[in-house]
Amino acid sequence: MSERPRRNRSETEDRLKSALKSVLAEGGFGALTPSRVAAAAGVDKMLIYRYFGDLEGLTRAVAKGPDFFPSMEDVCDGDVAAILALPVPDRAAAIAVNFAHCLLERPLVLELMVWELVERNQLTAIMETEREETGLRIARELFGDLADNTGHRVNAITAILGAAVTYLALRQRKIRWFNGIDLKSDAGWAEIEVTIRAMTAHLAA
Amino acid sequence: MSERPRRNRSETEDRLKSALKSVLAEGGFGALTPSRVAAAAGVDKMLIYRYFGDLEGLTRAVAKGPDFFPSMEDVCDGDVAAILALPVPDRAAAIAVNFAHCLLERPLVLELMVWELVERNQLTAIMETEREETGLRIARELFGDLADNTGHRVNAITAILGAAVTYLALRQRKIRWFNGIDLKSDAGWAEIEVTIRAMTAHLAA
DNA sequence: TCCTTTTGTCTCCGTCCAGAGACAAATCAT
DNA sequence: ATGATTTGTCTCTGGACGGAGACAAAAGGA
Repeated sequence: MSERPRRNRSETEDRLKSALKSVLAEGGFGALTPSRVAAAAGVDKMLIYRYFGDLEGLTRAVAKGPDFFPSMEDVCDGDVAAILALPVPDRAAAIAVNFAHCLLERPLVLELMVWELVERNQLTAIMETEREETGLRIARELFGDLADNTGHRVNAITAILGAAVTYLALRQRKIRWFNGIDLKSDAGWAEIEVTIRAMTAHLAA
Repeated sequence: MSERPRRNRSETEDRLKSALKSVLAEGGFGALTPSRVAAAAGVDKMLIYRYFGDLEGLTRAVAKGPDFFPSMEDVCDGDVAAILALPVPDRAAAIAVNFAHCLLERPLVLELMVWELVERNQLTAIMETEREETGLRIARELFGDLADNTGHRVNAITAILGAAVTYLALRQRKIRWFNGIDLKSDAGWAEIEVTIRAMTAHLAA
């Protein structure tokens, strides 16, 4: 009974975009084929080529959407000043844990981050530079006040914590336990938080 | 002119195994198909099914080979006692860095570890339990002397360091830089080592 | 020698895929 | 109303794939 217009390019594009998301969410990037996305959208696959060039163009259009990747504000849980007011260990731990939560609630981002580990293409190249910039910005703006002797290690510290959190977030999608830690439980992540705080405790400015 | 016997099951099995390795090394697990492996072995693909059940059976046969995954001895660089003699921060840093080197020199293991992040099957399930056991064993045997108040965090500490090193090792296959660190250079890994040591410095027993 | 088992090849089938091109229907401009 | 453009569907080609099954050749036992 609905009176939707039957020819509407922008609506079709949206259908394709959200179809891509659901295909990606259900079957992973291994299931990401033009045929499947088009079928999920209830639309002919040729429209992918006509409107987005190819599947990668469609994927890029989805990933370029705002609020897709976690921003610095997300990592600060919305309040940059509050994070900056924390002492360095708490700050590092808070950022790491916020980052973890950002990832855990963005399954599509996790899917793309796994993809990034598997192959390199135009899409993952885009992600790569975007994330590199955000990471360095976090190190600069959120830890720029560190004393020089520790400051020159800020990149390495954020790299290690970021890498750890990223791997644990990627891993929990398929495997619950890592080294005795339950990655599917709040308790597991709380333990990680406490430990990060302990490991950064001596880095006080 | 060579006088090799033309019918030799065990040789054929070996050819298939090493063909699987080279296919995996060249094209990643996404390129791992019976057709390709058989072609690389110069053998008909039906022999995979006849001799190993299916491709997964062949993969399992390869992965079960000795010295495939890094053992605790590898992680200790051959001398467990020497590692145990180190103070805790140096010990943790040494193990983490040895573990990194073990991974970096085992591209096939890295490939399987990425696979593990992508999907779960019988093969990755085997890897999962094997690695979980090794990880816990390292925590127990190499850090069992820690005081209780830090000791109860040993799992979390080794999880964080192991996760960080793993992600960095996985990532450097496709992307050189992470957070300003050059993962393709010895200098980059040296910086990681120094930073791990700094981050564990206060955990002295 | 003959017969059985093992080892390996070859053909075939059904399925899925990317993508080109022709075509039809709706919308828009005039 | 009419012609052009946009939007969408359909068919087709060429190829890769997994895997079943028939077949051939060699090895080995009698």
